[in-house]
Amino acid sequence: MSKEKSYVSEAVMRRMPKYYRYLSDMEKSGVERVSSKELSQRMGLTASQIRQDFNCFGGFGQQGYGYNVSELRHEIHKILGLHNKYDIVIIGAGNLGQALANYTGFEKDGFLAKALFDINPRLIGMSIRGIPIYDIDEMESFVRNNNIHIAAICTPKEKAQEAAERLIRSGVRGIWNFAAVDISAPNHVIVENVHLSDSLYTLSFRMSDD
Amino acid sequence: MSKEKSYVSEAVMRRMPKYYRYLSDMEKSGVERVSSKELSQRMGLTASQIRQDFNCFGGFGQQGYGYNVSELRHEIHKILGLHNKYDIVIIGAGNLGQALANYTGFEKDGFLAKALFDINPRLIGMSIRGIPIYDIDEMESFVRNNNIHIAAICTPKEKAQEAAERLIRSGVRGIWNFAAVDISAPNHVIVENVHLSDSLYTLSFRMSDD
DNA sequence: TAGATTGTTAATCGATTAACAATC
DNA sequence: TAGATTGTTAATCGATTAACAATC
Repeated sequence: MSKEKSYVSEAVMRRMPKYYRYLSDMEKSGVERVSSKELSQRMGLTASQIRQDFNCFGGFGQQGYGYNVSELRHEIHKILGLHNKYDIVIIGAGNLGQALANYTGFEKDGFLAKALFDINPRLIGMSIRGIPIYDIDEMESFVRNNNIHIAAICTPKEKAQEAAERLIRSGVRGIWNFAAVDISAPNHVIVENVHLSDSLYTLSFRMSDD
Repeated sequence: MSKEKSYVSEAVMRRMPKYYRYLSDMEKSGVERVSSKELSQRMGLTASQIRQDFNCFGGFGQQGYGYNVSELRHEIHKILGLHNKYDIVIIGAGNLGQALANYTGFEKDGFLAKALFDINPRLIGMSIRGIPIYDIDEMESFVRNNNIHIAAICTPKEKAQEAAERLIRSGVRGIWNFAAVDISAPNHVIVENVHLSDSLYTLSFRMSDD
């Protein structure tokens, strides 16, 4: 049923989590089938775009019927790679690092925080929701020994690039970057940025836009 | 010097904070001038795109010379509306709400957290970095009386839309939404989303993409 | 079957890149 | 002045939308 995933544009990719959200909600509220038209109305997209998007990955629908919600949700779950389990470390146990560690919502999707790392001696030795905070000196061996896939970088921006390089050398393949810098990494390593200040600036821009 | 800001595409808008970041760094490290070519190399864009982007807002450069870093940074500062001061409330004093309140970095840009609101009686009455946590029942009057511009929504997703509606009725004009739902709002209200789970799903997608 | 809705091709629109005249 | 680099127009590329034959 599902084509090989050849090339998927950034634009399409960024919409997939949104589809997943809407379909999950619909499944939860017992909706069985949905047409591209109805989904387009719910999500504020065009039906055409929705059909194009899904057809990047194969034909999930049925002419005259539409899409089965559970089935489609499941397909997108697979597309997003959420059938995999990911072990995560959090670098920087400040406000944001701790908030991520405390948040339990990502676990149901298979993202498991295994440790935090910090330089602050007052934090080292503590733990958050059972997740230990270690000295940053132990970061590389921990990542290596525990086969960690993803690192969330929550350090000050000055430390982010160096941390990234050490993590990558230790085998990390994905970086979830919360520091306000662009991290450079080799092609086989995926960097996903959450630039909170960029986001806030954008809000400011649009609020003062008139 | 600077044109009226007529229409700026989403794509251009999303690049402005990045320009601002790079130019701020360059100014701090004493770089005086920069050409679109050099900036393009630093930022990983094309020189052409950079010139097009800036020309949405007016001619900031000089033929044969390039751009003056401080001046350009200052222009983008204005474009982003960062000369304004914004008073913020944070709705939901959980992990994320507390992390935002604790973070001091946004204050230098003029974003000032004035209060948090929660339903949890154990949190109400406490304060974070001097920022009080109030009962959510007081949210509307506080927003009205203190002329609050922006609300950061850090509630569970089930509560986000209702909170948004109450905030908007009370005069909020910008919503920084951290809940994993799309909030609907009238046109005059700007909604900026930070969908952390979407971001993580995207990372997963790209890591499993081969 | 007739109606509905997909999958897919073609048309349109918008964003990026290239080119170059203007000018510092 | 000559060289450099902008601002801006034209060309290209890619993404979105429209249209429709295929088919459930």
